Amino acid sequence: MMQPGHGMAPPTMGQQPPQQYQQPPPQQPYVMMQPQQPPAMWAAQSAQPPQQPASADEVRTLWIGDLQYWMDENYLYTCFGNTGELTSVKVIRNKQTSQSEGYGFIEFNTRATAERVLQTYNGTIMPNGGQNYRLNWATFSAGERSSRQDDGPDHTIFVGDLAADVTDYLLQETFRARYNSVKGAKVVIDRLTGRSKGYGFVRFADEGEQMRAMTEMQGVLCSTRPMRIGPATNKNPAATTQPKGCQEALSSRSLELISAEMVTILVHVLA
DNA sequence: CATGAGCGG
Repeated sequence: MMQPGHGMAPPTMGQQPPQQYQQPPPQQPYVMMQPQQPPAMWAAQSAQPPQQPASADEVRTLWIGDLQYWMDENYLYTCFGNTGELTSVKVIRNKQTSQSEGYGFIEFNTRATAERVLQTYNGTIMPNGGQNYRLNWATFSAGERSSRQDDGPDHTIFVGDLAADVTDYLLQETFRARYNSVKGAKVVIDRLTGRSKGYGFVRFADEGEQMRAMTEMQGVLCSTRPMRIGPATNKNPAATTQPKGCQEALSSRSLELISAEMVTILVHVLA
């Protein structure tokens, strides 16, 4: 539902937002923005809904992330109200502190409008924010998050020392120029400031290209700075085979410190 | 220097 008036005063931290959104947006302040570049989404999974949920006939809600703390429902209404088909906006907040969790949902009259907004806004700059919109189809709370991975496992590298102006798109294209299996790139954004944290991730479909890039791209310029490449800690363990059963579990790293006594107990239990 | 935001009602 639309709930104006929940706007929080921005926290007292160095950077104040240039404006608060306590008033409904003016009549026609914003024009539909044309993308300056192809959508700078993480992954190519932006344009498609994850999967048609069994029950719903059409998904008309978008998930929006990378919100700064002061970006409330009124702000979202200001951003998307000009479509004339915005039916609800919501910012998810912490129940105790009421502080924004940095994401929300925007729902439209029709799926077509939602799709148009996704295609048109994604990767373009947010008003007053400085960072790009990060939009995707909303999923249902049941949340089978893992089935989102389209085609096989990801091979991801960490990229540090990024200049402040490096975007998802630039990072992606810097690698795509040399490696055609690049699936996407993501620059990590600081929620407090909306600015780059100076590091990010690049995903490859091909493991060989990932490994080549680890050495070949070391020190290569992206924007104005040489990149530092490192291995990415695996956030997606589903891509690799997981240990199953007792034998593998006992040899896995988490159980290496198991004591002799515990092994004895285990043996008794299993006997 | 540094290892991602992560789906409500």
